[in-house]
Amino acid sequence: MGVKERRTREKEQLRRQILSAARELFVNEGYESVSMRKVANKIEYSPTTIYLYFEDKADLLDSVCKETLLDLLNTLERLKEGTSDPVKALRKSGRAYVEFGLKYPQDYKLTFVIRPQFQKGLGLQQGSVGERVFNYLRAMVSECIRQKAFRQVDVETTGQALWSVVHGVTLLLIDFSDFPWTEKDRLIDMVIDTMIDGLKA
Amino acid sequence: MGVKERRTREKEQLRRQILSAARELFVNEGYESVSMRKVANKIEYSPTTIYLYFEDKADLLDSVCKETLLDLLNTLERLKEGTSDPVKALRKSGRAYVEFGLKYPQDYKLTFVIRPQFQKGLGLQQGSVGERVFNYLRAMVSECIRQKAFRQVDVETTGQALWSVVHGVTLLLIDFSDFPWTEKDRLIDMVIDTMIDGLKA
DNA sequence: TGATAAAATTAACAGTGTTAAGTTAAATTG
DNA sequence: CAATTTAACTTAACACTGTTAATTTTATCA
Repeated sequence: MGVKERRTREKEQLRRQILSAARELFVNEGYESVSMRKVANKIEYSPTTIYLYFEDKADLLDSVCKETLLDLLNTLERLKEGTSDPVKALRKSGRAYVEFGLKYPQDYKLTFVIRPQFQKGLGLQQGSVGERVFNYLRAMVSECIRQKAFRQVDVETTGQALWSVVHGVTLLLIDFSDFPWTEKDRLIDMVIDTMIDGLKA
Repeated sequence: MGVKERRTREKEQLRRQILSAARELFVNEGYESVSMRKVANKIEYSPTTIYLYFEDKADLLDSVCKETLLDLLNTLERLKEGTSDPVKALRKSGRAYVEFGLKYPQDYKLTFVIRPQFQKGLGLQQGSVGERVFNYLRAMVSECIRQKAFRQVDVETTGQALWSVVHGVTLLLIDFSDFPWTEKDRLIDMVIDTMIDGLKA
């Protein structure tokens, strides 16, 4: 029964081809400017073939974004090892989050701005990658409180607040690239450090 | 010479009609889903007439957003009167900013997310409404420092950091409306208050 | 009234996401 | 090996899109 396995492998391969073509186009030309025909051309298949692998254009975007989230999660979790001070770890994670967004600005926007626009109702379903990212953040906050580095704040609200601020600075830096920002790193540090300062015991 | 004046008045009127039709459609159906033909239908003119009043679709969006910014500026400046404590004033303004965004979520997104995507190079040009909004914020921060309520932070960076956090929480609440947020006001207050706490002398 | 200028329209182009029907290629069965 | 079933893929079509150029209608002035 090796035939079926090869077929599934081949299907999987084409799926990935479509995905990577779509990501490249989405990132370089913007979701709205990319047509199914463009994606199809890039992989040298007919446009309708894509519909055998993905429900529609939004589903294609969805799959691209899930990959991005996984990438982000890996980036963050790799930091975990090697930092024992929970406050320092939180600070580092915050920076890493923003830097991830600035390193792949279009992927970040696709995932955190465009996707929710086209894919309503993705409110952190159980087991989703998004949930795992937020769990990671929550755990860090918890640890800061447990070790009494932070005062007795609500973990949930604090986590959400921290997400808000890193999301905000990331998006502004991406979207208003012509704004006369002060030195980028200075701004990012200020946002993160000021929040952390405000949370300290 | 009353004829020409009437004509300009009439042109102005049609321009406003187009603008308000466009805003309504943009807000209800999203920028990308609105076609020039839909706007034209709404005002009962042919699609191409719009091009006599606006350069293209992006210009139409641009004009809608400028109105929104003016509206935001008015909302904020109305707060100025009636609060002498600069820290309280800043807190109130922050809240007002977020509330404005949540009250007109689609208008906010058009202005602060969609517009920069289609209208590159709007980095706070001299005299723009955007500049006036940011000047307002800068002045408040300045006052907090002058009265020694804040420590000696850099005004520019601090202003930008504050903008980042209110922008972030506003957008997250809009875009991820299905996320299991803690009580909305609690989150907004936490973001703003924590930042302000972190800035205090 | 007739010329002039302004405003609005029609028709067209090359493109869009998506569906239904049709075709080709591969695997399975008798 | 040949016939049949199944999977993979393509073609053609629908009702749209933003925008331009050419044209017609409408209003103003001499």
